[in-house]
Amino acid sequence: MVVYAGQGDAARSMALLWRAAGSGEVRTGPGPKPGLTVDLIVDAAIAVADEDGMPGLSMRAVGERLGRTAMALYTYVPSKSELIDLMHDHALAELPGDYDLARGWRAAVRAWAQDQWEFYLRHPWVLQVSQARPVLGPHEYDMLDNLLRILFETGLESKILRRLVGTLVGFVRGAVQVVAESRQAPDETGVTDDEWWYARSALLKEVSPDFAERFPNVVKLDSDRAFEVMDETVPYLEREARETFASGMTVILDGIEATIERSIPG
Amino acid sequence: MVVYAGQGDAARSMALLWRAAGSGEVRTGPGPKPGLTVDLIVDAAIAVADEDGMPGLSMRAVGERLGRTAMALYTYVPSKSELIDLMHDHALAELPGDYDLARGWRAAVRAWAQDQWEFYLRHPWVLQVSQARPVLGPHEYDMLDNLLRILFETGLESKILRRLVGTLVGFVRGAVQVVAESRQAPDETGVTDDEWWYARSALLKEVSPDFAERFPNVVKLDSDRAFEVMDETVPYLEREARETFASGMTVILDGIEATIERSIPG
DNA sequence: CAAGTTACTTTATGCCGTAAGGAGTTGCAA
DNA sequence: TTGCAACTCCTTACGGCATAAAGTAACTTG
Repeated sequence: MVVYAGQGDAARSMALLWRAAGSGEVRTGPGPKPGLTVDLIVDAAIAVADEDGMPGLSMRAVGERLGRTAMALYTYVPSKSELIDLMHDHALAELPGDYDLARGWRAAVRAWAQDQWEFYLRHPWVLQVSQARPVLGPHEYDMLDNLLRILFETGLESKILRRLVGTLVGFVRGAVQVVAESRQAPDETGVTDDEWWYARSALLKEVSPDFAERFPNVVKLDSDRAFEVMDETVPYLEREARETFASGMTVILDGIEATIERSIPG
Repeated sequence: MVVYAGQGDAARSMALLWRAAGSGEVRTGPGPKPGLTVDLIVDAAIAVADEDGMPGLSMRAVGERLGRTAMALYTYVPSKSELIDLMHDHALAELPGDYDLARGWRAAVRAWAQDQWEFYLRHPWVLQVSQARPVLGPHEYDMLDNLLRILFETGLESKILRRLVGTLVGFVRGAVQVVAESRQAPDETGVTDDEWWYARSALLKEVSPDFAERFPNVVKLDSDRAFEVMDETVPYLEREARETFASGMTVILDGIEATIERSIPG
């Protein structure tokens, strides 16, 4: 299920997102000294999500990691939904921003995509945060600004660039999702990829004896694979996805080049 | 959160997926006549998911729609997870398969992508079913076989085709996800897109006075938009996503063409 | 030192998937 | 015809979830 951003009080949410990290958290009034900070909670929540995935991210789990109950967090954060916004933007801060344009936009876009790929594998739960309602945090804008700086080098007009951003982000997310999910799956289901594929493919023959006649093109594709050299150090699915990503990037970059040539003829 | 397929008994799961629909459901032994069928339950579950999205899909809700309790469903279906597998494959049966190759693979891929787009918008919850562990149902293979039939027309070798399938599926899913989520968001959060954007963009100025200096490329992109003609009959975000999809497809098709020319020089 | 403010806890509500066990219905063998 | 086994469907219960409401204790200020 997709998690939606910022359902709560928009003002409070934006204030939390854009607060200068670490500052403005000094308190003076009466009452007991706060034992936690928003940053502490966000860090703990990210640690929980990195380890146990989005399904493991409960207010109880985050509280427990900090030696508190779930309810204690509500002093600092309006709701779980807002906490996820903060986690998302905080994680995005990891992404580098200094892409070298000296070797052209093609190399820079490749580097950007590679960094995205690695980022999503470090924090797979980010893929579960909906893109329809962007968090609008500072680091999300950083990422967008960095990509745009590269893309303006193509000389294409803004209207086209805006779509290109969507295409690139969508493609990277789609490609990495397969790997992220296949890594998460064993933990969350208790079945390894190997066990799963073995059980399924054996059953497939039993349950569908006319497979070859019914799906001739699938069979044609599969039969060619038998002759490929198998490197089993990296699981098949993951290697396949990695290659899909690499060649998909080439396809897209070639497509962008074609767009440029079309828009600036000669 | 992503839902994983087939955690339960693989044999039972595959048997349910590949059972000839409507047949083999006649019972003879002792015991009361079954009041439901697997098909009835799957249809009801799809109806619930179409209306209320994945978060609204509970065993209680599906049972209620059929005038039963949640537990009654467990007579027919091993678990919610298996039910989702069945829903997924059953929904995929809607997709057409007779793509005309007379006008070339380019037009056929475009038609395929368009059908996928519409399918996902009819059943947005399908986007929440993990791709890492395919359901391996008959209609999933139908879809794959149909796409492969088109792609074999390119004359590219199997290894490349397999990656192309991943690229295309990933791209379509990524692109449509934005629209699907933006349509679901108002129902699930109680806030319309307009309200949401208005509140956020107003706050953005307040909370980040140095926006223009900090994100020059974002501002450059946005300023060009002011001169575009606004057609407000279709919400901005959705129209933008639609255009991103269309131009992304062109980019990918051009990229495939470049791959073909490179592999068959001259 | 009392009052007010705040951090944090306990308790409770209403969701969820599903395990366990019981009630009622039916077909078949004795 | 009777009794049993098989079967559908129900009620109840458990442990999980987010979070509302209310209570407790720590602290500053008057």
